[in-house]
Amino acid sequence: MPIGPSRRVDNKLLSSLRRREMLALTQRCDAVELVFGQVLCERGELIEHAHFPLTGFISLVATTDERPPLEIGLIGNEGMLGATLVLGVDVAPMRGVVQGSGSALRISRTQLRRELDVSAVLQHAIERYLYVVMSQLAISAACTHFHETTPRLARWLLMTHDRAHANHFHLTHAFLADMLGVRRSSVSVAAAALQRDGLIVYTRGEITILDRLALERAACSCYAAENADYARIFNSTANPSHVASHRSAPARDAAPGYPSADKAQQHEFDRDH
Amino acid sequence: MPIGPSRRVDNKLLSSLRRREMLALTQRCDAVELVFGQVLCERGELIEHAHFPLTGFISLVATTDERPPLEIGLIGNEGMLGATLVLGVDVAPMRGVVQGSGSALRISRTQLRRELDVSAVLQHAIERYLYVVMSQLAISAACTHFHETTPRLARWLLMTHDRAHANHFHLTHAFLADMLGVRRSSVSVAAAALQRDGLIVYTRGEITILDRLALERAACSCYAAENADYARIFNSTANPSHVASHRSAPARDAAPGYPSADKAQQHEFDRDH
DNA sequence: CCGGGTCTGTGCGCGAGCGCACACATGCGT
DNA sequence: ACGCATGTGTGCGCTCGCGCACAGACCCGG
Repeated sequence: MPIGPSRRVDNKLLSSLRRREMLALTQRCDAVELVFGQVLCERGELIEHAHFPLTGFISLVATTDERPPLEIGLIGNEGMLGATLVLGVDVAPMRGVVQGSGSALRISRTQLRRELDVSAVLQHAIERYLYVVMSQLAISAACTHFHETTPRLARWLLMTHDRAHANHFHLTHAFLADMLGVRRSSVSVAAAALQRDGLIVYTRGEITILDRLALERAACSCYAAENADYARIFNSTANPSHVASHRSAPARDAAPGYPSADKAQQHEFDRDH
Repeated sequence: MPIGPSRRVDNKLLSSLRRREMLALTQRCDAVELVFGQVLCERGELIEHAHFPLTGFISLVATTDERPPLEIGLIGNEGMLGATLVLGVDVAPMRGVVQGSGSALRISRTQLRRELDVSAVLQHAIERYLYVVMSQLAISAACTHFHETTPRLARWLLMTHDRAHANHFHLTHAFLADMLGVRRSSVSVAAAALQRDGLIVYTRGEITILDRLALERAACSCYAAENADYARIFNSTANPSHVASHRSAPARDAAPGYPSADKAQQHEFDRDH
């Protein structure tokens, strides 16, 4: 069932469009409920629908061998699943699985393609988002390899926090372990440390963020880097409120990996504890 | 100096174009020599030129903190550096550094943009290649995290072999260590094992591939997966000759990610029992 | 109220890789 | 020829995370 134009659309990618394009697109969308664990697209298989999350959010996971999948990207209402369709390839490059239940708008591949054909604005918006996803992948690859479990966990919680629009969400240690590519008990230890220090509390899968700033300090630099990327491309702030105000200065130091100046602008991120 | 149309162009991305597009493009290219270690683009900085390798090849590396950069993609004459320009973003998402000296064609950002504007064929070719790069990134992320040094080294040598067009090339253990994100002596050990088993020989940075098939067996499945991706998109074989046509055994790793036809949109996710 | 499923804490032995350091080999230049 | 830079082999102590296993805690339903 197509949604009416009156419905409030809270997907940033969509709302960055001009009114005309946005309406044209959303009128071809269905409102759907994403449920935790649902696989929306599978690596190597046809993408049936593109999804624009509203309150739900989606993990991009890499599947290797028989290991549990490793998360390498996270999509909330700042983006979309299926952006690769803009490249003219109909097959998904990796699995997309619902990580937080909630609402989303979805549009069929063919309908989206039609809209892309008539709207260069839409096309460009999606292209830019795709660029951000690529940057995410690159960062995640290095992060996953080099950084330790606790900072990665902190980063992951922050990313989720940004997309859950609530400082309380449901996820078990076992699930986190899969996402981070570590065993469950490693997550238990890391999470216990964060809880001990008062950054979070949790019980049986219900996690609450207590001290977001401290969590940012506990996270590896990749969290800030990723947000800087997003902000650099969409020259507004990356995420709701709390996120790094990080106006991308001369681009050079907005970029991570340049320890130079900037980044001091906000609260200092003295990574390394 | 623009090259004449007579010169043989051995970049597969270019030669997949129709004659007209190819000539239009190559006539705007300079022939340049890539020298080992040269940084062609830097994360967060403007992309001045796109490069189409001929005999040289280029690493995509992710730079984090102060660690040596980690390789997450490799570009030879099957592709190009700067494909992200097709997304309308002028800034590089990661560093591109010459990994094997040799020739390349390069074109300025503005000239390429002009060609993209007039040629949908060109645009689509680059878009498809960009898709392949994304898949590579996803695979590399998981590979880097899960797989051990020796199989990763084997994979890396194969990838280099494919792009070097010679079974002999120059690289030191220290360099390999950076690419793989491990310490130098770990590479020494892994390489010694491969040499002991007669797969390769090396002395002071000169590595020769002796038994390519055995090397493919020693490599992790990611090598085959990556080639399958490339082949799936450009529906020909991924690489020169040797490329794994065997290795297909349980089909599962030949075409990674083609499990069930219609996963339906809600697979249960029986993570941990 | 009890029992079974689920979630988390904890312990133990083990292995891969780290960081460092040093020895040896080979190539190169003056 | 020598000395020095570069490349490779090897060893030692250590940390992180693995794989496994089990115990306690909590939830829910019969």
